[in-house]
Amino acid sequence: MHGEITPGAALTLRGIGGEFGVSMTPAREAVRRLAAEGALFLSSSGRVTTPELTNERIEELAALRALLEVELASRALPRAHMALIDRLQTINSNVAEMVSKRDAVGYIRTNLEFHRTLYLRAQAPAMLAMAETVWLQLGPTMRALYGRLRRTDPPQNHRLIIAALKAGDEPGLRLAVRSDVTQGLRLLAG
Amino acid sequence: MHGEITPGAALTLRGIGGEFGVSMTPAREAVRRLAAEGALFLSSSGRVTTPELTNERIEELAALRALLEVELASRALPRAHMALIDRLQTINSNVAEMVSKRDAVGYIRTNLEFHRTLYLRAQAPAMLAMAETVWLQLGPTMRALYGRLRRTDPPQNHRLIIAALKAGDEPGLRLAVRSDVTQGLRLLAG
DNA sequence: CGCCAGGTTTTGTGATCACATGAGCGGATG
DNA sequence: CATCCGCTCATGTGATCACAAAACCTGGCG
Repeated sequence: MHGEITPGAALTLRGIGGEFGVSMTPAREAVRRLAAEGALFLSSSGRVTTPELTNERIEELAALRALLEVELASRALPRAHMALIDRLQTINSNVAEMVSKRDAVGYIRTNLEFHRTLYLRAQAPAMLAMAETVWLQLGPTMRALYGRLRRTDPPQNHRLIIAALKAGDEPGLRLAVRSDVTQGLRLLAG
Repeated sequence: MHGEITPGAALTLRGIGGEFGVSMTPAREAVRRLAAEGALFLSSSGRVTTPELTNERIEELAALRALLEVELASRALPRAHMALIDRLQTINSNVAEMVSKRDAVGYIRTNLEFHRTLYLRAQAPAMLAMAETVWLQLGPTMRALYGRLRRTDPPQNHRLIIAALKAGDEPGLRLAVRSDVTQGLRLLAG
């Protein structure tokens, strides 16, 4: 999810097992679970790799993020009190720090933490789980994307999100979330 | 997914394996995969049951269906030619037959076939996969719902969907899909 | 009659093994 | 020098086993 593995990387059950000090059996179960969520790709012969997404697939997953996360943000809005907004601002400064350090994995991790913190307030666990499934599918690709990105400016859309939360501005919030979610991925697909 | 198993039913790995003539290992993998998708519930001790959904969870999953399936239908609309509409009408008559026979499992199966046939035209595999994950989570509960339902009238919303497809009426299609998806589940939650 | 404690049985977990399959590499040939 | 064939090794699959924990059933006690 955090982009620690590059797209198309090959994994082996014995390798995963060895890495975590267990046998093939638990490794297999974990791989099957992740494959069920689309986070790993199982070739017809059972070989395991991280997925290499086509542009169409990336656009589709971006549309899914927009659909799900706009709804989650919208549901979180009436429950977003000051304590939450403060936490979001703290996380956002961490995001900015990761951007300035050009730490791609750290950026993805803190960025997703920002979103998750907001969406947790939506009290919609199934919807949040689906959003996280999409993040999981995009993980390796996002890393490849932000790796080639030459940005050092802090995330502008996050500030728009926070402003909309403070103002209780639902249309503004929906727009800001949609922009934040789609903008980065449009670049790669383009 | 088709509601063949009632909510809260207990499953055992050895039982599943025996049922399909395999050992525990493949049964475990299948169970773990289904649990990852939320179709099965793993207790803290590893016991496997079908989930018993709370009303809040049912409403949330209904909202997810609405969100995803309205989008899928909308994307399918421009590609929906006459051959597809004919197929949908054929399937819909099967749905009506299942309703009149009070065959709950058959109704769920043909109803989902109706939706899947339409959504396949959207050319959005990831989105369709998510919708099917929701169906999977709702399977046992839908059976319990339609079992207590005393309906013998054919599905009205399906006819609205077909009419909107014929007319190329996107707002009407969105509304019809949303109604079709949410109406049944509102009953149970209410 | 209800409730609790004992033991027995069921059940999931993780490891290991034999086997089949496919990938990757090396060498031979045109 | 490129291409193709064959072999070897790595890899996933499914079965089986020993073990631990939890569930269930049974009998006894209040």
